[in-house]
Amino acid sequence: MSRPPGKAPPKFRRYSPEVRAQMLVEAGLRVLGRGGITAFTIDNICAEAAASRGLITHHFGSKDGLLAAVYRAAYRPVLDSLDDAGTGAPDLGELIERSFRPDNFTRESLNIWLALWGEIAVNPQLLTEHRKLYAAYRATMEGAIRRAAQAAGRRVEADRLAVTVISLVDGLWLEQCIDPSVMTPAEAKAACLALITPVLGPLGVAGEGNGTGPNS
Amino acid sequence: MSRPPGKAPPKFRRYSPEVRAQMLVEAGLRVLGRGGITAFTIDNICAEAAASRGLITHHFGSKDGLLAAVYRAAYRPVLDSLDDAGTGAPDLGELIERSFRPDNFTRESLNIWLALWGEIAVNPQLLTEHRKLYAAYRATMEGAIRRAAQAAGRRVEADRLAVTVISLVDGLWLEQCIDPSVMTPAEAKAACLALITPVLGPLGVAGEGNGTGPNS
DNA sequence: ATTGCTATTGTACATCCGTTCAACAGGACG
DNA sequence: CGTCCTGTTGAACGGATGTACAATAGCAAT
Repeated sequence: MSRPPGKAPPKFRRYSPEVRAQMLVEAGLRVLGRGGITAFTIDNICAEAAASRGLITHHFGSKDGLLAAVYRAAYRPVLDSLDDAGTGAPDLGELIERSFRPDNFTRESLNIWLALWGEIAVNPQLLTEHRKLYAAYRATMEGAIRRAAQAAGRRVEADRLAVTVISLVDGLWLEQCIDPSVMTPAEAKAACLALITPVLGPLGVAGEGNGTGPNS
Repeated sequence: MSRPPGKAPPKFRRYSPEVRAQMLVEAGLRVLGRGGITAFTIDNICAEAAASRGLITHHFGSKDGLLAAVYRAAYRPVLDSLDDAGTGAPDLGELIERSFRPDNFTRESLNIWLALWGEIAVNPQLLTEHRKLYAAYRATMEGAIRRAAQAAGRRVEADRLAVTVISLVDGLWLEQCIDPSVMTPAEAKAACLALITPVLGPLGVAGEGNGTGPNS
């Protein structure tokens, strides 16, 4: 018996646990990006992943288990951007360049991080994960700042300055994601550099003369 | 019949609509601060306000109506801090001083703002409100920066710098609220000033070294 | 006191939530 | 062809959620 032409519903698809887990994590990420933590429900996620309702419990134990996995998945790209595979630690200009890539400046990523930060307050395990990422971010930034200061022949408190620069980058990201009409990612980067260069001297950033005019 | 001594439940309390509305808004604020948007439910809010389940619908039409009111209530203190009653516009040092007051640096206020920012994505009306506040904030900051630059005899792009300084302040606030172990509010203020002074010159900020002012 | 107005209450209801679980389907191996 | 094994399904359940609504209780005016 041939299948009716209009409908071809493959009701049963079998994947390896790793593949299926990743499918669910990515679906969770999309759902979170679209509607925030309120939309992060079993029904929404499973519909997004084209899976049945029982699968999240089966693969992650509970919805919170999936959320923890989503958390780690959201962190990975950030961690990956912190070190170049093989070529060593990125310098400050490169670090800032990456931070202001337009793909990060989306409403989706804002929704994801608002939800995850909100969960930190409830789930202490996530706070631990957050600290791991933050420590890595801070150490990388501190090293980059130290090298930049040395190259410019300046003395700075690299450890404190690292925290400040991270806050500045995140703050610019936050404001721009909440209301994109405030500025473009390129303007945000220029604004960031405008505050850093008086302290560290000019950085060799590609496309630096974007908003500030050709010469002084 | 005299009331039993152990229990005195006044089941029926009557308030004017304005008073009751404010009670519900404040209860909503507390609930939001305690558990984020997930805890913002009819049952939680009414229990917190010691009111019955029907009251939110009666006074605000729906739960979203209450959330909009909560939104406005959360904005008011920020707006109030932007101008001194009678004495004119605050200067830059005063503005920064207020931004880093420890009462703002709490998990509760973080939860509130994470929830509200998340709602902006869904409710366009809230985006309009947000822009009103941001415009006021930005204008005040721009004026303060322009006066500070003039006093220091420096030339700056006050409009762009205002956006940057706001982002820096908010970024420091965000990082510190997510994980208070990163720094204290006083350190956050110092870090903020460390990035601003190279551009604008030293600001006459009261309590720059954590002195609360002379005795009297 | 009586009446009218309205803030308030608590139940009812339809929907949605997360989790459990028995049954099922597709390979792998003999 | 038969038999495990395991990923998958979808119904079922108890509980929570937002709203509607009829009944109730205080308060002011008469």
